[in-house]
Amino acid sequence: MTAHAISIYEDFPLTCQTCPARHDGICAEIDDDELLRIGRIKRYQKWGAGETIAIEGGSLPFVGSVVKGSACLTRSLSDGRVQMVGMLLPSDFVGKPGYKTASYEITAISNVTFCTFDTVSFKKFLGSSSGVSSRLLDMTLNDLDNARSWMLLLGRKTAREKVAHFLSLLFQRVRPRLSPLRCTLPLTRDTIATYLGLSLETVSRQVTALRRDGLIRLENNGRTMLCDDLSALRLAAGETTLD
Amino acid sequence: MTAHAISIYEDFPLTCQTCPARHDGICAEIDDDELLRIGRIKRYQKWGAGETIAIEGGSLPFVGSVVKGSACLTRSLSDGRVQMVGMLLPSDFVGKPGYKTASYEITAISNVTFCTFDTVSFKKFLGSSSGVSSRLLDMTLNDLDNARSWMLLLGRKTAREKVAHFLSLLFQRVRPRLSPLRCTLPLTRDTIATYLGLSLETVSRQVTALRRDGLIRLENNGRTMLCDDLSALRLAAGETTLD
DNA sequence: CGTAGGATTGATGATGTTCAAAATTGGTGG
DNA sequence: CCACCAATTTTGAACATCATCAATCCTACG
Repeated sequence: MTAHAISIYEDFPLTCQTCPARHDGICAEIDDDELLRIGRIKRYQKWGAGETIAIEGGSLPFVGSVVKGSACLTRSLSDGRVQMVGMLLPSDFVGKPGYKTASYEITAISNVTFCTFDTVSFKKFLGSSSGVSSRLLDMTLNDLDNARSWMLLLGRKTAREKVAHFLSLLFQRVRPRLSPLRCTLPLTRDTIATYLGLSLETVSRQVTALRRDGLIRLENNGRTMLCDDLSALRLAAGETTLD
Repeated sequence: MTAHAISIYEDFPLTCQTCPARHDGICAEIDDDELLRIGRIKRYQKWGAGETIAIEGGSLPFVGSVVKGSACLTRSLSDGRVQMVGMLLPSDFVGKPGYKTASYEITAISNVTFCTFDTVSFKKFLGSSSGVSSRLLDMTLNDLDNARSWMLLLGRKTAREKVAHFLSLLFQRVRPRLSPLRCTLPLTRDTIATYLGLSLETVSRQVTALRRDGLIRLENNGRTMLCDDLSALRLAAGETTLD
């Protein structure tokens, strides 16, 4: 969101063999031979925190996976209202093979590295690799399920439930170490609000309310969250199924 | 939503050659040879209006496309709040190849016919048909884009904008004949409300307001809508891009 | 020590929900 | 043909929730 972002911030050795997404992303199901083939058409690209990677309806000449860092997807109305519609974490894929236009704005949250492919070459590659295409379909269907779960949150949950839901997702990503679960937010209140379809003040108030009710504790000026009882938090989020 | 639905309501001759979804759905990109192959594993299944096809987290042993009629996808909270998360129209696909569990409730809106495949056999078939799998990926990515557009609507649009958006989508599906555009709703106010994340009373009030403002006209006890100026309606919906 | 960015808190008002009642329509049977 | 019934829609009034505007607090950092 801030200006003065940088395009190249760091160099580190990165190959398909050392890729953090090797066993989670689109390459999860393929063997070393195929990895070699896809490796020949990849190209790493980096963006600095806050930089805009693509704008809604603008050019997006590549598809690719996040290797390191995170980014967010947003859609907006002409008067400035913004809704986050997705978050990209390591191994997540973005873009439409064969198309060169972005459906939403893509912004780097932190410094981020993508493993990218020319959108047309990648579509061609898909035709020759049932491993990658079946995995990509699977991942996309999961994204669709997640988007639809978020629709339930946006359309029907209360502010309190929304914030509790967001936090419980956060804690579930932390390795389930001994409690308390501890998590330092990479996002500001404003970004969380954009994600949850709320105002930043409402997010702040609900965080305070959850703290008052003993469901979470805060540290570090409200940027680090602690949770002693995740199931209680999930209950406050209106969650029923254990996914 | 009503009881007393029927499972078999009508028989009509249906083959891949006469299939209404032949050139829109997952078979759009394949030739007659491949059509023959996929035709061997298909099985038509029918449900009556209002019938439940699958429940959230329940068994869904098939994947498939709508051939005729329509169905809706919903997710709900334990206290009864419901959010529609998608609508299935002819040529739309549902289900996850290789998996047998539904992520949401699937309900027939009207009498509906699906062209179904055993979820495991279909996954196998995908591996042997790059035409179907590339088309299915494309369709799923479009579904994902649509779901994310709907997230913007649910999270940020006002009730008036939501209803105007819904109606303009409706009118855009009608063949752009001479105005006025005319459309008879297959949905009740209650269903529309479930779709838009509103109460049915608010939907009714906003429809009235749009009529009062001359953006639409009503017939047939509010179940048939007329529109003289689609672009005005789209403006009221907060739409900017022409998609 | 001062400043800037982010977070919190307070007061007020707009928007949409809820509960309740009345109006409209299509279908059914006398 | 008409009266009645059920389902749906519309309308009204009171209320709850969340957004907005504004001020203040906190912390990291120069």
